[in-house]
Amino acid sequence: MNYSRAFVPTLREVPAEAELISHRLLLRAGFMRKLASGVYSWLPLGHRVVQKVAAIVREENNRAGGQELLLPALHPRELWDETGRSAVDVIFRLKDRNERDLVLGMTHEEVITDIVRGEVRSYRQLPLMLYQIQTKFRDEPRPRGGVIRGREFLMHDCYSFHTSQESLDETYRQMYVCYGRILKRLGLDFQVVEAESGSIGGSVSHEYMIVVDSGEDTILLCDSCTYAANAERCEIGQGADGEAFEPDPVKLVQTPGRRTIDEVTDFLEVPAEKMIKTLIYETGGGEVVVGLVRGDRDLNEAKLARALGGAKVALASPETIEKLTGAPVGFAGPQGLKGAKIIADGELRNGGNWVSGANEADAHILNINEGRDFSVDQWADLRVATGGDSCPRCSGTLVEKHGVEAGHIFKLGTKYSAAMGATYLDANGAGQTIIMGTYGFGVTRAVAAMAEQMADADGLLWPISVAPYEAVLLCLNVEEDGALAAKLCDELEAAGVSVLYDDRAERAGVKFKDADLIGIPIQIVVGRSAKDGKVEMRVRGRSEKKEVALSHAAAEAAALKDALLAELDGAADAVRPGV
RNA sequence: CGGGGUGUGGCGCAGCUUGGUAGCGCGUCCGCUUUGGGAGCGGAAGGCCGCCGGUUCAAAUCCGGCCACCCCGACCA
Repeated sequence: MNYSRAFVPTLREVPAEAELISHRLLLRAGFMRKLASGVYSWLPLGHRVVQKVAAIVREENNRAGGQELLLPALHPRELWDETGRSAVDVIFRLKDRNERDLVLGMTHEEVITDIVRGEVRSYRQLPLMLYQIQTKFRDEPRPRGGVIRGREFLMHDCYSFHTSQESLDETYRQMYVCYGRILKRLGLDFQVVEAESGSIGGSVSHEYMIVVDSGEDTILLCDSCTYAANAERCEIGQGADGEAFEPDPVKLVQTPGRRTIDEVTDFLEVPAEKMIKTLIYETGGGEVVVGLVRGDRDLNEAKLARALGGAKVALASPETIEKLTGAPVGFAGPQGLKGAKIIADGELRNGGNWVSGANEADAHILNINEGRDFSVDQWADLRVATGGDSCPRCSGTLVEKHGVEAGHIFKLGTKYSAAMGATYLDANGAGQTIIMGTYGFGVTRAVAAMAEQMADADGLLWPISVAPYEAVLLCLNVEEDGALAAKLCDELEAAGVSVLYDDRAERAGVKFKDADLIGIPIQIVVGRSAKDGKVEMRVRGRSEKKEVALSHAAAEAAALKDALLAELDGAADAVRPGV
């Protein structure tokens, strides 16, 4: 491709709207443009990267036994009513000219299950693995980071159907490897973490986190074993015992208008870790439950729900809180509460002389201790894990990192198949509910995450596997060396190396800057030494450069391409199932 | 949805307090010079000042309403 004819609108100045490195660079390098909040157009270079990532996803899912299909983006709402997910708040809703309710697909469990229930009759047709790569729509509360969290994005979604848990487990392992291989081929530094399956349902799930400081998700990694989990999911180990203490007498203090932990710690000048945060929840069954965590901690609602045997929990209404505590919201404490189960985070066993709400308006209470002043009905791991907490699997310490979720795999079980009546006849002729798995990989998000993780002060740094072109050929003096460079361009193409040939009548500096910004891995320069039959060759982001005879340049570039690809493929081949 | 901020040639911004013929840098086009890390000089094109309404002789500027976009939080299947 000749640069002079290419649509590559690079920007010298940074668009004001972009904060993240990836967002700025993808705009500046002419890979994409914004149409609306969370909605982006992919320009030629960006589109080539997206297509290459999609191709790798396709190759790897085919390798794992998947069959590609293409489902509609426009769905009748009734289909989503079957699983109750039509009420999800991020779903885009619309009506047709006849006032029929439609939604835009944010994922496709319902649609694929509808197809399978209609066509699969016998255990002989299972297992089955079907996938697609398609645009998804989600009405995000707040799109951000450019294409990292968009409202329209390209996603790979795969669904598997089984007659047994063992069969699901096997496919889950295959997909575990599949996503790992994809990310390795993209050259990404990532971490597989145990994840919360959330409202999509199911039991086991893992997320593929691309490790970047700007990532929205917090993950925790053990510094001495392989345990790794999303902060939403992460369990916490026992940890060391607290120091001994002498119980002091209880004391009531007036704290007019101070409701939050921050306000109270400021006012009373006690550290948040000396406080008990008393959170009052209601379960789906209408039961009132009191959750206690240390003042500087956050309660993890998923953990609370699990500790209560899987009940749904939600913060109680102000009326319920007043009825239970006799005080307005903001002054609750665990002492003297009747009619509610008290469940406390294990950390509260360490230490004492806690500060909490007094269960009366505008007052807090000092020096309360478990046993003497309040009792706990159940101890549990209730708080959101943070760096420094103990590993639940060994004696190590958890380290906190940030990541972008690129992929998520779930053992779904029968949640959707049961709700939608997807059954088959087993060998005995008995009807059985199909067991399902679901797997998702954000294609455009992965592209943004690559830009975030693989960039330097000069611009992007694409791995050879997905670079928009494998080589960029800079002809510094088109008048003198244009014919020679054009011939080399043809030779490179013939050798299987895709080339962006910079034939523009620009100064050398402009060409170097643009080449670095765009981030094509192999840079070939036809410059001063062209008259001696030599060109320069180097890899973007690496300092070594060498002079190569013009006659060997195409072959050298092809060999370099193969070597760079082999590095990535070797990493992919080393991926092993972690489950 | 709560809080904060911004909308002025393609991009980045000034002008708004104190109303009076819309400006700068980059980019674009033409010419000459230059030519290995975003060149220099000269010339030129390009703007319903986000939208609607109000005040005024006069509104980018003041007032009201709306919209869009960004950031923080809530949320995130």
